[in-house]
Formats: sequence, C-alpha cells, structure tokens
Amino acid sequence: MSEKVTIATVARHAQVSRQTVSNVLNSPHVVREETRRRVQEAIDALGYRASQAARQMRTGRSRLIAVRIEPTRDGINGSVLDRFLHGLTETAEAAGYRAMLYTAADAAAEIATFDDLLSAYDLDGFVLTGTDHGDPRTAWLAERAVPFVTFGRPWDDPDAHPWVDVDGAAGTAQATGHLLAAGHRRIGFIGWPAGSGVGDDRRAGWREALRAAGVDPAGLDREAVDGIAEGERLAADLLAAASPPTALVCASDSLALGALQAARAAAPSTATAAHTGPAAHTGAPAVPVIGFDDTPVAAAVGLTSVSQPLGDAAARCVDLLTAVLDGPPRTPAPVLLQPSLVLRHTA
Amino acid sequence: MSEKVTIATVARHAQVSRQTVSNVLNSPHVVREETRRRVQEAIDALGYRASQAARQMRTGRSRLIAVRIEPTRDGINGSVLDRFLHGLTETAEAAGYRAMLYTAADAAAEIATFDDLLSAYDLDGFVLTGTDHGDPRTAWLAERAVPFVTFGRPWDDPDAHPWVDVDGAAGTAQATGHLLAAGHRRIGFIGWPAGSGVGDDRRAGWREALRAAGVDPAGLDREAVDGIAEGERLAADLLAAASPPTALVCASDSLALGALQAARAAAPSTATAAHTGPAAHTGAPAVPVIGFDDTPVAAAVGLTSVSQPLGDAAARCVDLLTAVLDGPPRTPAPVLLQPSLVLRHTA
DNA sequence: TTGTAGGCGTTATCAA
DNA sequence: TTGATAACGCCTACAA
Repeated sequence: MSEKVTIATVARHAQVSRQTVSNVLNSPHVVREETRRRVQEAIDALGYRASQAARQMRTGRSRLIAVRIEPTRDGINGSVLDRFLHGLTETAEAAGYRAMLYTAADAAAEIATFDDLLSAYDLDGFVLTGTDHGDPRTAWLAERAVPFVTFGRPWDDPDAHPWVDVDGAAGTAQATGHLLAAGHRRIGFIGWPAGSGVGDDRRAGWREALRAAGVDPAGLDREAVDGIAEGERLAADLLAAASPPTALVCASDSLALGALQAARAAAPSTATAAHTGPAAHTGAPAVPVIGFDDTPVAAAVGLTSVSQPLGDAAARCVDLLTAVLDGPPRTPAPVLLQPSLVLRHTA
Repeated sequence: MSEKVTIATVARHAQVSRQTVSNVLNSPHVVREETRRRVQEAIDALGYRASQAARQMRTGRSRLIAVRIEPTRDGINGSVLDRFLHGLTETAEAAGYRAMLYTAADAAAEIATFDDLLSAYDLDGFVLTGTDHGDPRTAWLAERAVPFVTFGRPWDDPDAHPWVDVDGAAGTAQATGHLLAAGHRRIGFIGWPAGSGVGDDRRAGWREALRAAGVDPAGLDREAVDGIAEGERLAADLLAAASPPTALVCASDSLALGALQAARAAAPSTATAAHTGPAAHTGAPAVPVIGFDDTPVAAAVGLTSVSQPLGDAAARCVDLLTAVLDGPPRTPAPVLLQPSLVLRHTA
C-alpha cells in the first residue's frame, strides 16, 4: 500500500506550491499552461484525488445529494423507484455528485432527517419524490433556503420551487384517445379519491379527452384507493351499471390488473386460443383496459399501460438541482415530461 | 437562520472546554456525571451535531457505506433490489452509518469506482451484490484490506470474506417437496445454464430433493438464460418429452411465468371458472409451476414462488460490515438465511 | 477530571 | 503567475 497522496505530495512532485496545485484543480485559467501541464502529470502519475472531507471543511459543500428510499408498498407500483434511483445516481455521478439514501416513516421523520443530514453531512441538496398539497417538507426546506427539487409538481403553486414531473393528464388523455380511435365512446375511468394532485391530474386527462370527443363523462368513473382488489370491485360496479363503459382507463397498474379480472369475469374473452406473445394466455379482454406506470407486472401480464420516462425524470431532477447548486441563484424553469402509451394485449 | 453550532459554541454554553464536549461525545465515561449532563443539555438546546467532515479528517472514517444500484434488467427480477436497498439503508442508519449509491457498467468500472470512492470520500465499506466465481471485485478489495460484505456466497472459498446469502438449494428443495407432498413424482426443473453459483445451487436443491424421494432427475431439467420467452420455450420442450413432468420448479419468476404459459397451452386449465382471489383469472394450471424470488409479478399473477428474506439479508449485511468496522479485526461468521415458499394459485 | 496545543487536507486571502 | 499563511471543526496526545 502506498502512502496517502495529498496535495502536498503532488506539489513536491511537480516542484510547485500546494496552492498552485489547488489552482490547477479549481481555477485552471489562472495557472500558466506549462505549469498546469506539469502539475496535471504529477496528479495522474500519483493517482491523486482531492479529499472531499478536507474540501468540504473549507467550502462547506459536500457534493452529496440525498434521496429517500421508501418502503416498497404493494410492490407493483413501488418498483417505479428502482429506475428512478438508477437514473439519478448515474446523472449525479456525471455531474460530480454522489447520491445518498435515507429512509423516513413520515413527513415529520423526514424533516428530522433533513436537519441531521444538513448539519452533520453538509448535504448540498435533496430530491423529493411524491409531493402533495401543502407538503410540510418543501416548506421546511424553502424556509431554510436549502436547495431541492421535487419529482412531482407543487400543486399549490407551480413557481414555488424547481420541479420535474410527468404529464399524467396527457398520459390518460392519450390512453383515452387510443380507445376513442378504436371506436369506443363510453370509456370508463378508475382512479384514486379526489384530493391527491397526481390522482386528480390523471382523472382530468381522461375527462377532458372524453369531453373533447363530445362524450359526457358523467357516471363513467369511480374512485378507489389503490390495489388490485379495489380495482376489481370498482370495475365490476362500473360494468354492472345501466349503460356500462366498453373500455377502461385506470390510474395505476394495480387498479388496471383488478379491472382486467372484472372485465374478463363480465364478458369472457373472445380470444382464448390466441397465442401472439409472451402473455398471450391472458388474451385480449372484451372490455379493453389500460393501466398507468408500465410496471414490470404490466409487461409480464401484457397490460397496455402509460409509461413514465423515469430515467429522464431523474436526470432532469439532477440537472435542475445542480443548476441551483453550481449556477446563479435563480430558480430554474420546471420540466414537464410526456409519458408514452405502451401498447400490449389489453387495448 | 442561526449561526453554525460547533463544539466551541457548546463548550461556551456549558462553561467547559471544547475537549470536555468532545469527551462527552466520544468517551462519556471519563467525564463527571454532572458535567456530562450539563454538556448534554447544551448540546440538545443548541441542536448541535458533530461535523462529519471535520471528524473524518481526524479519524479517517466517513461512516459511509456504498452499494451499487444496477440498471433494472427485465424489471421482474430487478425489483429485488428495492427491498434490499430499503433494508440496508434502514439498518445502516440505526448503526450510525449512511448508504451511498453508485453505478457501474461492469466489474472493471466498478473497481475504478471503488478507488475513487475510497480516496475521495474515504468510504468505510462496501456491500456487494451478486458475486460469482472468481469475482475480480472481491479480490481487489481484499488485496487492499478494504472492509466489505457480499450478498451472495464466494463460491470458490466460503471463508474468503464475510458474506450473507439465501439458501437457494433449500428453496428449490422446499418447492420440490411441496409438489412431492401433493403426489407428484416427475417434477421438472427449468434453470440457468450451469456455471453460475446461484443457478447451480438452485438446481442442486431440486435434484437432491428428487433423489431423496427416490426419483431419478435425469432428463427432467432444462437450461435457459433468464426470461419469459425462454421459460416458455424450455417448458414446452420439457412437456413434449416422452414422459413429461407433471409439475415444474423454476429458478426465477421470469422463467416460471413463461413455463406457466406453456403449461396452460399444453393442458388447458381445469379451473377456468374458479374465482378465489385477486389473480383467480389465471386459475390453477394442470401442471403446477413454482417460481423463485417472489417478485411483485408473482404476487399479481398468483404464482407460487420461493421468497427471499431480502430485508433481513440487507440487515445482516450491515451487521457484518459494522462488526468488521467497529469491532475487533476478525472475520465475522457468514450468514445463510432460509427462504420460504409462498403458496398461491399455481401450485 | 479538565484544559491546552497541534494538525488532519484543503482553499481563500493576500503578498511577492 | 506563484507562494506563504490562516482557517474550516474536530480529535488525540499531553499537561494541569
């Protein structure tokens, strides 16, 4: 094992002062080209790496950003986080930052963690996922002028802070449009109870798409907490109505999976013998169903679903955060990404 | 915003020297009880937190452990990582450590990252997932005496370094035993090509269980790279044999999902009208199928699967790592966790 | 049991 | 353009 290589080692090796080495690293333009080259060679030859800890002591910056890892919920929609985290880590690395993980049971615990991370580790910024109306976390961070970006719009005020989001309304509108184009008119929707920003947004996309096509959405939607069982129950209810929908759009893959079962139970598939792909055993249901999130489950089951560009979203989160950290102190413009419809066997 | 609270602030507040404050933090036993209490009160009142950076400069320890986040593969088995990461982060926090994420395209890139993380961030240790025969990463780390734990056995030498693993052979043996108990004799296996430690282990569990029951496993297994399509192809091949198996055990949920389709295609379900649960539409196949990993997809589809205790595994990884970091310099004993069979509709 | 001095590796300030 | 000096906050000797 070689001894620890510090800036002093490099300085000695390159016959310059420590300060010059530091300048080569942080302000290359003030160093004469020839000196710069000599120092750079010494750095490479010695395999020198600046100590983050020492640097942090001076600058107060850790080049660390934190993101919360939530306990996987039903596992179906929870897998969304995986892709997001990978994109985040990768983009952060490219920008010279590292991603740190933390857990928190609720908003209060999360705020306590902010405090800890900030004072003990000097975290540079946070990436928050899943914001909602009147989020106490964003208020806490904003009050202390801590840089942060949210993946999810601040539903109260779009200019409150930098954010990245996926246009959920556009996603459900696209799904609805696809069904409309296939000749359907009475298209139902199964979503979450009113009040959640994300849920309302997805419902609105369906509603507006229907209205734009001249269809009255009244009575065609149901509200359910997330879950397969709930999706099945509500879909059955919807399909048993006086004039039932002929196709279904759902706010999540979980709901869609349940709806799919209800659809099959109500009207047995016409394509039982079809065998056109990996999940062909599920066949095309008589009542088409479209989910949301394009989870692995959707792919495995052949469920048509709205796909969110999670890798991109994560990358843009890092972009926005580093813009705040490295750039001038102005709030960067928010980013609204477009989802895409992944066609499979159920619609 | 209040000014930064340092050890000096606390010392002033509690009318003691900085050193006494440091002692309260690091060696409470050498401080008089009354003094200790006064200092502790000052710490709480001021909300003081030791600066990791400064501490790290002195001690050379960062209280950071790193874990790699892989790009989600087929999404089905990739979701395994989610639960593992959450458990890891949570246990690390409880032990006073934080988890840092990194990405790497291959082993060489990962080793380069080790070097960077070690010299720039002073990482205390690594948690590696998915080791294999002659893993260059473990060799590199061991050579430099960097503390690390693997989730996955070192297949070459069980004493090479601390590790945590799930007994895959016990899992497939349990699955096989379940089918045996149900009266099956000719139980097939679809696994990965020989050569991977994990794959061979899972296959061995099936083979031994069959042999113990007096059944000759010859000709009853197939090898396939992971994936739904591959699983379907191999299962169809197996079921078309002279004396086909009457039940199937698979090395992954992906393979099992494909096998399920082949099973249904070969012998249409006898329980089409059954409706006993969330995924009842899939019914019980004539040829029972059991998967491995208990992914969200398995749950959604009603696939019986072998479940790995990922949260526990992550926790034990942290335990072992902190034992190395905080304890005496001896290699802690490895941990082999038992998986459990989650019974659903396909077996 | 408590206090003083020095230094970890870096960067900012200022002088040469 | 380069170099000397001080300071970031903490911990480990050692002295009181």
